[in-house]
Amino acid sequence: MTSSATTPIAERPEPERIYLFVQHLGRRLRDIDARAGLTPARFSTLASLRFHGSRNIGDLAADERVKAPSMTRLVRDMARDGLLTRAADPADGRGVVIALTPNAATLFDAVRAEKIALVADYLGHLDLATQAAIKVAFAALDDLAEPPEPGS
Amino acid sequence: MTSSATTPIAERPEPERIYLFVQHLGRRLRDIDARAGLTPARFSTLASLRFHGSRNIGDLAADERVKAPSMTRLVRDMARDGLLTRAADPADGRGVVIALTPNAATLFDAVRAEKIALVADYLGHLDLATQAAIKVAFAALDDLAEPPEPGS
DNA sequence: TCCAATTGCTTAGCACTACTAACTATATTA
DNA sequence: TAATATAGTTAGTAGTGCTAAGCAATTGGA
Repeated sequence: MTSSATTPIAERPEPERIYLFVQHLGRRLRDIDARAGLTPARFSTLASLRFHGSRNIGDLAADERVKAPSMTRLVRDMARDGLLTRAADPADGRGVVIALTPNAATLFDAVRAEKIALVADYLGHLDLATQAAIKVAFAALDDLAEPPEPGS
Repeated sequence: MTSSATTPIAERPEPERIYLFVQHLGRRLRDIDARAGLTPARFSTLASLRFHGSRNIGDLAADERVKAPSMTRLVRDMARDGLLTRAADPADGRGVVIALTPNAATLFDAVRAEKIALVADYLGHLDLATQAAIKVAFAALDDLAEPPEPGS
């Protein structure tokens, strides 16, 4: 058994604190999705469409790091639930163009705002020196979270 | 469409940068689980056992924020795959005591070390002032990631 | 002491999301 | 135009979450 069994987070080495922070805050953010009735896959797909515009199945699947069949089904179910529309691609008879519905765009914006607010409210309670440190820290850490952001 | 459609992460407001950081690094950490043949649920369950010792189904389920039936099945399948053992609870005829196998403990430690190394390698390349800022930042941010850590 | 309620767990069945393999249909190109 | 590549779908499997329903062991009040 490692020393972590009882060591408070605050006393653990920095890399572990960061990795635990990511796990824990990630869970809280997913809870926000869930309360809005969105699964992580659906929220992420909405984000991709919201920020990158209408796309076809293949592009969405690549964005979401998922295979085409998974995206076909996800899109089919989200279309059934009124979150997006499917249309034939006028430029390629094999293709499909996926687009957000207005309702989905509104829902996505609200959920995204709630996530940002969770973090913003917390930051607002910190003293200015700490806020400055956070700004410096994340300017450096963005690179660590590299994946060419599929969206959201 | 918001301005985020094309805004680089570095220019977005701090709360959003943090939330995106969590999403992106979270994905990279889950990829490490996957390469080791561990699903997120399995890794997290191994972590709970590794740090908190042997437990019964109910405790594990509570730790993992999952219902008992889900944990029953997860434990059954992990036992089938040699990651843990089930034994009757001598103190309560209804109960079951779950324990890690040595192989699972070794596997878990390796995966956890790889995750920490991902972050540590990166931090090592930063200048000291930035490292100091990160230390201050995460001392404050730990509270934001509140959930009483089920493990890992 | 004994019966009712509670607790721990399991089984059964549904939903969702991921995968691979195999297929159709369209487009491209040699 | 025949061969190949691409876009998407369908079918089947696996993993993980849920609720509902039920069994067996434990606990606790009359």
